[in-house]
Amino acid sequence: MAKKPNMGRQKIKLAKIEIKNHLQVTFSKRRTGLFKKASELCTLCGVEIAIIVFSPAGKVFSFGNPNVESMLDRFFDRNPSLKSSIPFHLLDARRDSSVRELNLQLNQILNDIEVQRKRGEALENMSKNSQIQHWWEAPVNELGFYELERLRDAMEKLNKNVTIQANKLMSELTNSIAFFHTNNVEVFDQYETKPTQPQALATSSFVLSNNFGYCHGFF
Amino acid sequence: MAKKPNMGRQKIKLAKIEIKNHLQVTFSKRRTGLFKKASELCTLCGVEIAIIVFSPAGKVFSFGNPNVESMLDRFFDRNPSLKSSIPFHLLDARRDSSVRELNLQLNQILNDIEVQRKRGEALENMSKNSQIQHWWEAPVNELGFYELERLRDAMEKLNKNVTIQANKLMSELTNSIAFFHTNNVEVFDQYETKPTQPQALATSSFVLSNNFGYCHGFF
DNA sequence: AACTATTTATAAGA
DNA sequence: TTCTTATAAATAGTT
Repeated sequence: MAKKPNMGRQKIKLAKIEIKNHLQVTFSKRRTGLFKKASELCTLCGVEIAIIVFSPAGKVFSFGNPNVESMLDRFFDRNPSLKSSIPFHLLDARRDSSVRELNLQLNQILNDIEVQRKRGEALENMSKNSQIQHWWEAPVNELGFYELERLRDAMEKLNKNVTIQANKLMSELTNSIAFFHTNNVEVFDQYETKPTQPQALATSSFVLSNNFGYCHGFF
Repeated sequence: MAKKPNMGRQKIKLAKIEIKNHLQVTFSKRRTGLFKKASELCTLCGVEIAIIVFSPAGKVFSFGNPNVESMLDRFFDRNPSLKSSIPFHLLDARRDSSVRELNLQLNQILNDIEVQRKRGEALENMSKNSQIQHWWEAPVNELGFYELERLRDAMEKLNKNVTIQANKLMSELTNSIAFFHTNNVEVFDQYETKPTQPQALATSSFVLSNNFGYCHGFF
C-alpha cells in the first residue's frame, strides 16, 4: 500500500478567514483550545479566570473557573481603590445624575409636605386653643388643595421615574450578570472522549476533564 | 565540542504547582500564551473576547479585543431574549423585590395623597357654594394633620430607600464595569521584541503585535 | 469527527 | 526576567 500524502498542519496567515465554513471550524477548534488552556492555567497556578467570547453571529460563549458569578461577587466585595481610580464611565455619570435627580424630586416633595404639615399644626393649635373662627380664616384653604394636587402630580411623576430608573439600572445590572451567567450550566467535558494516542494523552485528558470549569456556549 | 544535554520540554502533571518560583514563571508564560491565543482567535474569526484573570495574590489581569468596555456596552444595548431566558440570579430576585417594594411604598403614599386631595376638593366645593360653617366641621381636621405627618414619614423613609437602593444597585453596576475597566490601558506589545528564529517568527510576531487587543496586568 | 504532518507553545536549564 | 532547546501540545488541511 502506498503511503497517503498528508500535508499536515500548514501555517496560516493571521488575518480574518474569509471562507465561512473554514472559519466556523477554526473558531470551534480554537475556542475549545483557548478554554482548555485557561483551564490548565487555573489548575496549575490556582488562579480564577473568566472568558467571554462574542461570536460574529452575536452569540456568547463563556468560560469560568470556578464559576463566573463567584468571580464577580468576589470583585464586588473588595478593592474600592480600583473603583475610585477608574476614570468615570458614561454609565457612572448617568448613575450620578439619575440619583441626584431622584433626590431633587423627593426633596421638593418633602418640602411641600412640610408646608402642609405646618399648616396642619397651626390648625391643630387653633383647635386646642378653642379659638372659634370661620373656616376661610384657617390656614387650610384652596391653596392647600392645589398644593395637594401638585404634590400628587409630583408623586406620580416621581413614581414613574423611580420605576423607570430602577428598571433601567436593574436591566443593565441583570445584563451584566447575564453576560457572565451560564444559563444552562454544563461541564465542559469533551476531553473525556477516547484519546487517539493512549500512552500520552490518557492521563492528561482525564485530569483535564476533572479540572475544567463550567462553561457554556450557544451558537 | 560535546553536545549539551537538554531535556527540552517535559510533560507536567496537571495539578497545582507547589514550587512558588516555578509557579510564577509558568503563570507568566501561560498567561501570555493564553492572551496570544485569544488575540489570534479574534483576528482569525473576527470575534470579540474578554478575559479576566485573578492571580492567587488577588491581582487582576485582563485582555479585551477590541476593548472590554465596548463589549459590555454592546451587551447592554441588546439581547433581551437572553435576559429573559436565564433562570433568575439572586440579584435578579433582589431587583424584583426592591422595585416591587419601592412601588408598594409609593402607591401607599399616592393613596394618602389622594385622600388629602379629596378632602381639599370637598373643602373647595364648600367654598364655592359659600356654605358658611365652622372650621371644625370642615373635612380638614386633625386627622388630616396626622395623615400628613405619616405621609411625611413615609416619604422620608421612601427617600432613604430610594437612595440606598439606587446607590446599592449602581455600586454593583459600577463594580461590574470597573471589573472590566482597564484603568491604565496599555498595548500588550511584548511580541514586538526581536524574534529568535527570524525566518519563521518574524512575520507572525509582527502581525500579532498589530492585532493584539488592549490588556493590562498588575502583579 | 478522526487523522497526521506540521506549527506552536512551553518546561527546564542557563 | 530573558534566551535556548528539546519536546509536548495544538491545529490546518484532509478524509
